[in-house]
Amino acid sequence: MSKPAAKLIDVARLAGVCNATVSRALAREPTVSAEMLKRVEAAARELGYVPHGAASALRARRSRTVGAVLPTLDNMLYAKATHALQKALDDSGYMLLLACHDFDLKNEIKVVRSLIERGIDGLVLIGAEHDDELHQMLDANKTPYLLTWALDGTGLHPCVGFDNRTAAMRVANYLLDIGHRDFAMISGVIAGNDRARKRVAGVRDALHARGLELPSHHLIETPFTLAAGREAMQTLLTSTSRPSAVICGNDVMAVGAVSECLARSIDVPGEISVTGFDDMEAASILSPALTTVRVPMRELGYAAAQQILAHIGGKPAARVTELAVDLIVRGTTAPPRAGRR
Amino acid sequence: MSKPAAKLIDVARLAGVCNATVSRALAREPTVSAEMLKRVEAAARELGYVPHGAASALRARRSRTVGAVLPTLDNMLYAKATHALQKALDDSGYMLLLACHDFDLKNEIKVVRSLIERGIDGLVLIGAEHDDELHQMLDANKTPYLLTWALDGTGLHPCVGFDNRTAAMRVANYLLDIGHRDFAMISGVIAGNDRARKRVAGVRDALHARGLELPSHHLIETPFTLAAGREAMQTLLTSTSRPSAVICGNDVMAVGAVSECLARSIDVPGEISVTGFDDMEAASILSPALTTVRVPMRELGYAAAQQILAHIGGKPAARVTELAVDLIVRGTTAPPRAGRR
DNA sequence: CTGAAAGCGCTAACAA
DNA sequence: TTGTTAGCGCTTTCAG
Repeated sequence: MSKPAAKLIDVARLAGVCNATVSRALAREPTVSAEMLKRVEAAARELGYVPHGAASALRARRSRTVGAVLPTLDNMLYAKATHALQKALDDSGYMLLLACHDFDLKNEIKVVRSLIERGIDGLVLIGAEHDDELHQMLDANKTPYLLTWALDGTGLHPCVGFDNRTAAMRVANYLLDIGHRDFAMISGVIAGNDRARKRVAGVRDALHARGLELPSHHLIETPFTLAAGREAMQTLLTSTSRPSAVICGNDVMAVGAVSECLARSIDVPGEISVTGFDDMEAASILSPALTTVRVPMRELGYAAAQQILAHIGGKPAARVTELAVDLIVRGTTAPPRAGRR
Repeated sequence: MSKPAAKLIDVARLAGVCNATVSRALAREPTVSAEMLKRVEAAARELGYVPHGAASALRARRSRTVGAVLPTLDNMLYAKATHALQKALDDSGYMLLLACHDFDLKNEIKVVRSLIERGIDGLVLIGAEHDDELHQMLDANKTPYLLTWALDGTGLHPCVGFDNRTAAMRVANYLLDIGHRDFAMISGVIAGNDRARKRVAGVRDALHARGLELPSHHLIETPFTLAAGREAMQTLLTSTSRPSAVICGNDVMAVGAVSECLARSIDVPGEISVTGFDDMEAASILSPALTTVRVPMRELGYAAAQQILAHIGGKPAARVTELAVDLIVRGTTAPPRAGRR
């Protein structure tokens, strides 16, 4: 019961052929005859043979593994997109080697080094902003990679994502159009997060275009969590000049912000309008339902898988895939109260 | 600019030593002199050397990679526990190879095969119920593994988790103690999910102990999603005999269930009490805050990492780690209305 | 403390 | 269509 795991050569012996034939058969190469294939498969099954990936990777220079580096898994949006990525990779026989950098771009370098060391065939990164050293390392190791959740401004790297700035402008313009003039924004931490920064920039630009400003005390930068969103709203509500519209950097924060209003019996959207970003499941189900920007996370994960696999396979592939985002107007926004503009 | 990535032998040549010395130095073996170590590290840095994991794994029979199989990443609880697992592994120089079986235990076998093939040193599984073939495969390949989120009833396998049945009994007993007699349960899909099944069993047992039953039309089995929780509550509310207390299989469903009540202006907990399970962040922040069972997901992930690493290292380790769970009474539960018992 | 040398299990030329 | 054979890059005895 304690014999070592079967190797390819054991399968070959049992099938009465040479190792190369087994290798070819198991790789389903068309040069192997049908009868041979059956014999080899029977032998492999009988021995419970599981290929030794490391040996295969060493020789074939291919691991059928793709790496992904996220800021964190502890966030529904990334978890969901990662799930889609994982499924799409799985469908193509690839596995996902996962790492998190915890919103620290220097840490990302170390993490990517570990990933390269483990022998990934390709890498999926989040956001367009990364340390130069990271790009150098990836280039030196000729590891194909893909930026996601944003569009690469430099045009140097393949990417699949959407325009965070334009999306944020859409939100701001909608609120402006229904009459809001007093804005606040609850943003995630901007350092090392180009998506967050672009969203703030989009809001600022939209306001400027109408001759308005986002006062600095109305821009709160805080972690991307429910609790932080709730606290930020508390700060805004207790400040002297209360805004009529609060744009949140993502849905998690927006749900926190809305719950703070509800707990204080402040009517949303009657007294204050709140918007989110991403359109997670809860956004449409909680009451009031959240006005937000729908980001196609599933499509993003799926497109990322297709694109990185195309690069790995040396197949032609779009360098830039821009996904459409939509403003979803639901129950947390309304025109400001008469006399409040 | 297109030279191949540096190998160990290149580092050796640059440092003027042999490959074995570099290998030892980089592995920080104590037999290497300090001066030698410095020289080797300088050479490695200069060349931007990244070890070739596949070669190392092939020779050393160790990949410094741990696999994990989840039902899905598309669920805050698993995502959070996985995050903790990933961080703890990272601290010990291990990476996480991730896969999902999508609540299909037959699929789990395939997925684990891929994981073994990729060369994992150990495996973390969710739940205590798995296909026999899975165990056989793992044993044949001598891959250490660990069951999590539940306790292994057979005592055959190492596990770190908690007693789902007892936890569910606690919830039911609390509701019984404050006077409820008309119960309903919104459970996740039970097939292939021992955690869900044990939670239902716990509720049933607690009711039986007081001479009560869970009527079959008051047990709704549905996916573990917000939307499903909401729909299930809708079904319960429109049925002829409305329960006074609804026990949900997890917090996500409970939040959905509560939001359905709120949308119908049914007071929670005044008209109906609702409980969750897991204590995710939103449970304490939304209004009304959810009465639930706190499951220590961080500790679970962390303990899982420690325990699987101990097994891998052949170190002594607890075979069974039982974590404590707590009933957290918050705003969604109250005694039933007078005359309703 | 350091060097020499033998593979780990597999794939892909090249031969037959 | 199948067999023979030479490594992939690293670790680890075994010598020195």
